[in-house]
Amino acid sequence: MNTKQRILDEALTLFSEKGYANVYVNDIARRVGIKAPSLYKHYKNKQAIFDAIIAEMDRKFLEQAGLLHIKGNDALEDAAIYRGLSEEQLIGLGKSLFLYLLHDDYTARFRKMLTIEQFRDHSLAAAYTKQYIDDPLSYQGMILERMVREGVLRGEDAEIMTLHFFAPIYMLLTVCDRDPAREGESIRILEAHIRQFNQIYGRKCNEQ
Amino acid sequence: MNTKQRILDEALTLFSEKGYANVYVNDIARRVGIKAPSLYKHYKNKQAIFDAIIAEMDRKFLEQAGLLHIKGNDALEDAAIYRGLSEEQLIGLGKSLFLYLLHDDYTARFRKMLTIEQFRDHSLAAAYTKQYIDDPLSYQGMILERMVREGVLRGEDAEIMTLHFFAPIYMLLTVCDRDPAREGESIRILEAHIRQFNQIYGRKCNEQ
DNA sequence: ATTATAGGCTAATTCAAATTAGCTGTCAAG
DNA sequence: CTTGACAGCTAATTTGAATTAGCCTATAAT
Repeated sequence: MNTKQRILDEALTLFSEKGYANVYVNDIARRVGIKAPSLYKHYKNKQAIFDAIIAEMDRKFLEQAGLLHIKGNDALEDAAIYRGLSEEQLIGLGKSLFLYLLHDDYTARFRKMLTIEQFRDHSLAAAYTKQYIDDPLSYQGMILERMVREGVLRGEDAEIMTLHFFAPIYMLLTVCDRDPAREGESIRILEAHIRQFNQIYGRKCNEQ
Repeated sequence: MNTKQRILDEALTLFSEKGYANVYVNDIARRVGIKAPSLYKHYKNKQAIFDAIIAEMDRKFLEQAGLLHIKGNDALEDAAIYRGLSEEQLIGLGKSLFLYLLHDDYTARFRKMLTIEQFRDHSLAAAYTKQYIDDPLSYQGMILERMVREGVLRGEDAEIMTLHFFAPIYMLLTVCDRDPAREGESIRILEAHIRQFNQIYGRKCNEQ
């Protein structure tokens, strides 16, 4: 990774821990292993570093949305997958979504940074809601809706069903962001949540 | 309200909009209607203002928890209330919780400030989780559990049921904090959520 | 009446963080 | 081999926010 990119990387780490205003160009430079004035060979000023991070985020989000969309569509082609989904697989689906959001390096740092900065700029707030609420809801919704159509789930209202599936995952995520020590507990709750979700919405109760 | 108190009040408003580091003592003073140096007649320094807000928050939270506990216990005395709860009343319960958290002046500003500052100090993170996740879960849990015992709800696992009730409320709350324009939509979703919650967990389907 | 205190002000002062100036070495292109 | 641009450095400079100094007035207590 070249210096220009490393600056973004280290800056993102710092911004996600302390917020833009509490990070000094000095801190960023030190972590990159250069002196503060050298940063200005790569970016016009501190704000430009932040802006570059946002631009990169936008790009990655788009890319990822595209990927999900394609994967989603691909997946939708194969109805058998859905009919065959067991409770354990549903748990796997929720858990992997949760662990991905929690541990993926970029995702986690972006989310924390946006959490801190969201109220200072409406476009950041919008990005947060889109990326961590609306898009996951619509992606999960696509999958669950298909499971309804395949008779795996019985969905009175698929949109609300998706909310019931996703909101607990989201909430546990914010808890773990604040306190990583609660990850174990959260995963146990997550499993219990999905098991009960399956009981409630599952057409056939295929236990043990 | 005296000056000392007004300082806390205006500072909280500003901190909840921009975060501690982006608020200048000047801004606070201007809103109070005095000059910055006069602030120092009331507080040792800027940090002391923040600390006083936190201390006040702790006090109010305790007070409120006490209240809820008492109210909860009082309510628990009267089982008839729970047996008589209709779907509309359950919606009322969720909606009033939601609207209280969203609009109560102190609650909303504290929450936003903690949202911004949570990663800078572990005790703030802990306060957030306690106040906006754990306590509401345990309070709502108390009520829902009672409704299970009174035969209004059938609870496979009351704790997870409470999560299913509360997590969507929490998630919608964060959406509205970011974008107040989504309040109307959120309330509609909230109602649909509780209606479906009642369908799922309600023992008798008392529709029309 | 006197005095102490509380709470305000203006005018410094301090200090730290961002940024700029200007020098240097490296290395690739001509 | 020499030139220019790239990327680093140290040493200023600038800026702006927090805080302190020191003065003033009102008012409440003695």
